[in-house]
Amino acid sequence: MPATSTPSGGAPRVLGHPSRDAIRLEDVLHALADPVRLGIVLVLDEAEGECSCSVFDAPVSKSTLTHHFRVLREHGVITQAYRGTAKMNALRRDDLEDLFPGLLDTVLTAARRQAAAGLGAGAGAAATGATSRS
Amino acid sequence: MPATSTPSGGAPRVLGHPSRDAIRLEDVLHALADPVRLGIVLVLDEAEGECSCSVFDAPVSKSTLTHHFRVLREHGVITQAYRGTAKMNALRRDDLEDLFPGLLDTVLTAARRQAAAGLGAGAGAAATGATSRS
DNA sequence: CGCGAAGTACGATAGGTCTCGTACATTCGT
DNA sequence: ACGAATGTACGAGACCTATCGTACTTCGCG
Repeated sequence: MPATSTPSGGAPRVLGHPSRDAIRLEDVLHALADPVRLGIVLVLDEAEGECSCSVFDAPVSKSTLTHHFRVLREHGVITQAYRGTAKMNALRRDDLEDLFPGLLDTVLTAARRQAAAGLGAGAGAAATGATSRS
Repeated sequence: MPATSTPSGGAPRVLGHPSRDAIRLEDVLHALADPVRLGIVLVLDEAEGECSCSVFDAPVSKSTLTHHFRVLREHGVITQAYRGTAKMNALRRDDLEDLFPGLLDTVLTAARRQAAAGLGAGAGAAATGATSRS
């Protein structure tokens, strides 16, 4: 895939990620405070690697999903890279762990625990997060 | 303090707090995602007990401060109780720890670390004091 | 009882976020 | 080259949030 030629007027194929130092705790918390995004991060965490944008169970449209991914990326929670028509996502575990030790893990654990507790009514599915909104 | 009597047209002297089961992770995260509130929680954590509403260095007006305290309370992060003209605030450490083990501690540690790393352009939440935790 | 202090309520305002649908761009396979 | 698949951009709309100022209530004190 030699880049035959950069399209003159195409959309930017380059994705901007914040540097490690630019990641703010408030932003990460904010990013994680949304049920949809929390679900995404949950899935990404279990995937432990790359993940396409469209394997999520979120009850939102594609546009909205794109929006959430962007928020996650711009707030330093995930990295994204193009791979053909798909876009691979991955958690920035190293950066996050270095900046806020244990944070991601703790939040994710709490999220799983809450999801499990909230499913007390018998449903057994659901590892994919995305709990319903308030 | 005897509850003299409910004034006919006065503000409710009773403060509603969510029950432990009603506390949602997303809400807590959201509450913590604001710099002002994070600063409040930081101070409250160091106070380890009660704390008046007006000992904060937040660069906001009193009304706004009240608003933030309410958000914190309604999202299950703190408890509030009247004591004369003052209102005492305290973290709901037990409930939070029971629901989301380690979360509060991790977030607070991360906040202190970030504050220490980015000193200079203070975002408002002063609260730079003893770094040692009990 | 009147005054000051602490905090709340309410209204207003500016800005953000979440959601969507539709139109468009880019890549892959045939 | 064409079509399908994946994802983006761009409005637009509804809702929520953060902020403020001012008026008000309640409490403690002299």
